[in-house]
Amino acid sequence: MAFANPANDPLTVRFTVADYDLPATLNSGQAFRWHFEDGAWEGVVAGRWLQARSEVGGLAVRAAQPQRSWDWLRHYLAVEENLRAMVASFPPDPPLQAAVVACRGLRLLRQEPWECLASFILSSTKQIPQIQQIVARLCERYGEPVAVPDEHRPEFAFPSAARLAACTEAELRDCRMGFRARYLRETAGRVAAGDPDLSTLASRSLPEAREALMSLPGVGRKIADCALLFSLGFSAAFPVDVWILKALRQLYFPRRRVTLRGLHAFTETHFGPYAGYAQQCLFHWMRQQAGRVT
DNA sequence: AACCAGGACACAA
DNA sequence: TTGTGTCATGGT
Repeated sequence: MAFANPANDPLTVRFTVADYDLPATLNSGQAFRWHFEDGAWEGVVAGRWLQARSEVGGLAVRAAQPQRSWDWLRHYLAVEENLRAMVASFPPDPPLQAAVVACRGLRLLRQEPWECLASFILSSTKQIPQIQQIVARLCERYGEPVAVPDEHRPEFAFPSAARLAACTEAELRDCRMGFRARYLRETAGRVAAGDPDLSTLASRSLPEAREALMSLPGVGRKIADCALLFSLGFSAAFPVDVWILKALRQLYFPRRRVTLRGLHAFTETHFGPYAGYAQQCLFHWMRQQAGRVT
């Protein structure tokens, strides 16, 4: 439930929610526009500057302008996601249970499809801090300015597909994205033309939506699954990146040779309808084990 | 100085 | 179908 704070501040919303790990959620490689500053998390969602912090019993989020409804933010943050039900549906295998325990309060964000897809096109063979830098440059140069608090530095929305399609490849390369520039530009053109229409993909079947995404240049199985899971609500999508590849082989197939195709078949049957959440727990857990923040 | 990073793609065998 | 080289860039 959302309600105004005691001061009746129209810029702030509070969500009463148990088990919400804000740092793990905002900084676990799902979204790339959040950063910790002055004791809170700042980011831009759907063209709105936001500042979020954890409080006893929930979250407090401040915007730069009054909001007549906060439903969009509750949806983005997945405040009402039933973590218990998802965890309860998992197979009782030791590795997954260990990962789940270490990821209490981790959520799957519901991002805007275009921003999510474009960001993950930029993610290939890049470390998370570098992805954040590229996305930041892209927004500064080609995104629309958004309202910010007084004295705050300018912030920008994620650029539309049409705007990025209008960029030259050289302009995009100048954002330090290397060979990904051509992929981003061509995919932006397709999306801007409604081929495919990202706004209707969520209502299609998982295989259909995945196939549509994979028809885009620079979008293979992994990046398609990221967009399906982190923005389109396909909770069964299971992105297999290098970390998950290592984890699955080590935890479930020690000293056996398994192809990527074989691993996909395994994940589709083993983890159940919320496989994507299992994946995010394993990913976060592996990175915790590695003791890195990258 | 090699090696790797939330991969995709063309091309070989 | 499955394996290898290539593609930029920045960090260990």
